Amino acid sequence: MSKIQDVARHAGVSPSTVSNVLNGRVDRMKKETLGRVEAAISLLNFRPSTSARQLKTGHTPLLGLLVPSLANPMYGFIAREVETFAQERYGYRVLIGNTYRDRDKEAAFFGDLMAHGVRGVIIISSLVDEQHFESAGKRGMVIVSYDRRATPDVISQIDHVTVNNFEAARMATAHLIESGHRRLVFATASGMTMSRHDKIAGFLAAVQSAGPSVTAQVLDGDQLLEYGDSVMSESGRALASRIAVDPQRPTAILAVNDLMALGLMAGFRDVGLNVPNDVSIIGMDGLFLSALSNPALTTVQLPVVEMAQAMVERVMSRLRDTATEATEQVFSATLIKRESVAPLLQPAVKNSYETKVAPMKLRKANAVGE
Amino acid sequence: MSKIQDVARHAGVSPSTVSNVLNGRVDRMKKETLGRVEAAISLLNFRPSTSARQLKTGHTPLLGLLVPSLANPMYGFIAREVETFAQERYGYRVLIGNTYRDRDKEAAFFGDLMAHGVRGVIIISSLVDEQHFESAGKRGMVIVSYDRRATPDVISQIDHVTVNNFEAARMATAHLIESGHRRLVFATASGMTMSRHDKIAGFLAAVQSAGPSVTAQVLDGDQLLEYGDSVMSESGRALASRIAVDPQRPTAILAVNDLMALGLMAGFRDVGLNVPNDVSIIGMDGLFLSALSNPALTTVQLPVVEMAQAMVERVMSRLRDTATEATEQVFSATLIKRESVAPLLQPAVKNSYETKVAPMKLRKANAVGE
DNA sequence: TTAAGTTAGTGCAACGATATAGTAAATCGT
DNA sequence: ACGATTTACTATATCGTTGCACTAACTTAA
Repeated sequence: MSKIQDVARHAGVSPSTVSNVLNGRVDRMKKETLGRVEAAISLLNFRPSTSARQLKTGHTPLLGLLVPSLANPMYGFIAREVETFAQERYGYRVLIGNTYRDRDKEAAFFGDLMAHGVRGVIIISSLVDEQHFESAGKRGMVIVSYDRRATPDVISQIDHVTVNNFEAARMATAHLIESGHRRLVFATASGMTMSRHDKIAGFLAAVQSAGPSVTAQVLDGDQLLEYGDSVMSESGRALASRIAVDPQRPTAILAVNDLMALGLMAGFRDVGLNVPNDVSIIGMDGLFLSALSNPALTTVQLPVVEMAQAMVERVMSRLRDTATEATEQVFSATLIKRESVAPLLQPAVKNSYETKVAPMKLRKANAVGE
Repeated sequence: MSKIQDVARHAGVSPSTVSNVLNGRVDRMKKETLGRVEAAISLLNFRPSTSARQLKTGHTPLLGLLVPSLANPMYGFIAREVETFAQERYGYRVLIGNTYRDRDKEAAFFGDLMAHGVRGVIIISSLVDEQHFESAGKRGMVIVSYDRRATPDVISQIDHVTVNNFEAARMATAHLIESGHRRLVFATASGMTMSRHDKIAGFLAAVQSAGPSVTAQVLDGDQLLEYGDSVMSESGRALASRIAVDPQRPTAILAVNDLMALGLMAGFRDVGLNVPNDVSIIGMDGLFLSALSNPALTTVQLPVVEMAQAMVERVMSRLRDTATEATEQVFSATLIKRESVAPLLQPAVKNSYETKVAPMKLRKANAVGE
């Protein structure tokens, strides 16, 4: 690796001048000198060492990205958008860490980021308590959090980019109720997070406003902390078999996310229940996979690309101007109607889950939103 | 951020002694001194700056990970395993980059890695030509490549961790032939990669050894370069509608990967063809999603976790001992039989694709390998 | 003519760690 | 009791940049 000294020698200038070129202070020299320096740089294929630079300036073109698990396609997708945008727009690279929703892992990742001199972090945590982040914020980290609202009455260092989960769930639930469903379930994995809390609130609000004829229940799947999120779907699958044996089982389910919904669908299929004829399901997220399932999943689409870019822009702008205040940016979601919701024509068919081979409807997949 | 000086002052020793503690040279001091230093370190919450360290030593506890796209759940999964293992086993963090299978993006990522002082990289590239990697290898980078064989007759700097793609495809194809299928297709996205080449060879070898009664075809989907891999499934979906209108259409398809297979299934459903009754499909990869599809996808499972760990171990060991030679480590895959393959009982049903609603079989999902 | 200002650079002390060479004190062998 | 060895440290130069302070040469103004 060639260094600034080598370039300086080649161009017949001092290292300071090369440094000036590297840092855009080109008005301090003749055009001709600039030309010689630039030629030497490309001749030697010189790239300044980021560690030396950082040691001097305290900055490094790196962003931290904390996700529960990259094996969850939703987070993989967000991670791709964040990395691509940070790179193309700002020339920043991304240091990534899977936290498995574990506070200690989150804290350890933060410690490493500090040691690496990373000062901007995007976190997808969803743990209710974000005190360990706030304290990092006070130490000079710029933090943007995905899919969490700011805790009310707490002056936060942290920016929030989130989706209106309440409204998203309310909208989906309303669609279920409009389709004639009266016994509803909100299916979630265990472990309360802020976004789940909001989704449940939206779900219950829709139920409430429909009057007493609609009954609702919130059901938790298995604990997921150990394996991260690729097993979210397993949790849904298991939950489906629990739901299926309930004589008063729901006719429609809103799943906390698409993976859970996909798991529920597989689980109902395992026990011979047909989606959507025996039970309707709506997911949340709008994973590209939801368009592929059979039946194609009706879901609430999040504007993931826009949110990812908003997060990067927010980090970068606060990195440039530390003084600005923390903000909260709320995006809204869109209901995509596909095939996993059917209107309830009759009062719930009792014991229909005993039908081993249920009739299946084949429809053209709805191409909206793909 | 406190520095080594602060710790030294608190402990009443010189920075050198603190450095000795940090680097495990604890035999050079009294237990009591060590205790004081350690106390000061934890009191001040001291973490040595990696950039200062790196500047001096030339090393940084960072691994590069180059993937075509994190939006592809397969690469997300691998990335999670790589990151988790590198972190837990070696305390290394991961710098990630999406390359969209673009040579320039790959090269740019490498350049940045060099500038950041990263000396170990895991690449998932699959581009046929890896000259740009070889040259980086000569400049001191330690490179491990996923799912590529070493180019024969070329002395390589690069380690390879790969799966026996030939055998995997051969095995899957043999299963199709044993199930009575005679008109086969290998479905792939356009753009030739080495692993695809091997899979096709394995596919054709199985066809060959079955004698002249079996006919085979290799079909390319759309170009994917632009969007990365989440659209792989879209390519499959489009390919399905092309295949469906062929009067001599295949009764069984081996897809280059699970995403393609999932797309094909959705595509056939769009045009009213039933999987597996009208057409059988096998995927390759063994994504957890393949167990969720309807029908559950028969697929060839790769030992992803083992491969991810092998890659990390390989990088780390060559980072420690640069002298060792490049190796090739070949893993083998396992066929997981689920529901997307049906035996062909009669000579292919002519025009069966005109049946708009085909009967569908519901079976308990096979739980093997999940 | 000369003080002041501008242009086009350069010199050098940091940034925070590391590791080699060095040293002072304690212990040892004979 | 003496040099030799061991123990327990420390002093210092260095890694590759940066950016302020500095200067030398040239231009301008009165």
